[in-house]
Amino acid sequence: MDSSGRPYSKAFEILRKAGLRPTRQRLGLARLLFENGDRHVTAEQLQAESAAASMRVSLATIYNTLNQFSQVGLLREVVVEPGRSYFDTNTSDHHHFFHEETGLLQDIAGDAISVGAIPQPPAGTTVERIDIIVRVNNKVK
Amino acid sequence: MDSSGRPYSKAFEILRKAGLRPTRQRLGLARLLFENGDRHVTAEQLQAESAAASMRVSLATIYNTLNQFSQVGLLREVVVEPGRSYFDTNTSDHHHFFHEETGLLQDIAGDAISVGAIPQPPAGTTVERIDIIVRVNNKVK
DNA sequence: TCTGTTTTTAAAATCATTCTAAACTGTTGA
DNA sequence: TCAACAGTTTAGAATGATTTTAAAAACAGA
Repeated sequence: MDSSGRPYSKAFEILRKAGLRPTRQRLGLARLLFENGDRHVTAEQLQAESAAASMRVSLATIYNTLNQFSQVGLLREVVVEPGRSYFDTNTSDHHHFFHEETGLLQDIAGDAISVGAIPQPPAGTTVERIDIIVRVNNKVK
Repeated sequence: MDSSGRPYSKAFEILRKAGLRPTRQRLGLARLLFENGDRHVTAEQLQAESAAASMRVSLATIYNTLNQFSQVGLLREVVVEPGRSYFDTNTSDHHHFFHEETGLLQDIAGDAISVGAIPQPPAGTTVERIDIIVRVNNKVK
């Protein structure tokens, strides 16, 4: 971690490596996203956070940025509910618990679930990735 | 299979067992859904099909029916893309290939993927189900 | 058949997300 | 340093899937 005094240097580096212009709003959002460990955020949550940090960023830019970050591999979009997108700052191989009542998403380390035999993908296709979502709730069995 | 002449008897039975009133539109939709093997449909697709079969069913009823059927376990909702819901007539334990370019969803038999060690669910929660989505595309590796 | 409850419906409303076109900012080269 | 252009941000409108509304229609039991 190299945040040697200059608060935006880490975010700046991340953007530079990704080939994205270091604009004011991208730098600010990158800080929120990547300087607090692994996170799962929706666009609305990120907007609330940036407002709380008194950054002026439009919702359109939040969406643009989340999508761009996903495209360059800085984020991973996790689809658990119709009509709401989560973005995960952990892009390494791993899976999720999804708490249906609260909407909470939790990482499961890649090696904590072992997927055995993966069947042959349909002809002409390549496996892009495997998503495993373990849906949990508070019901008594 | 007991479709002894009376075309709606199977659909009627399904609704009766589920405790849902056998209305004209529920019977018609149940026929479309359950008398053609395993299927994955969206609300719009089902609407198009019912129109093609010259049934008069509003889109609101299609949505109501798909949700009710899911609640009573006749259908399983599969979430693969933000902003579009698929309903699967196969409610047994199984998983899916999802073809990102075409939106095509294909079943993977439950025993064709072996999930090894499932980690302990978070305290106070029970595993509701495990969804595995194998995302495939046409890209050359 | 009558009556009360459920269901269906068209239309409006909602919600997350994307688009638009104009204003603004970052970068490059003179 | 500054002009000039491409890339970015923005407010607001637009979109698209889904849900809600409130009223009309259909179903079930007596």
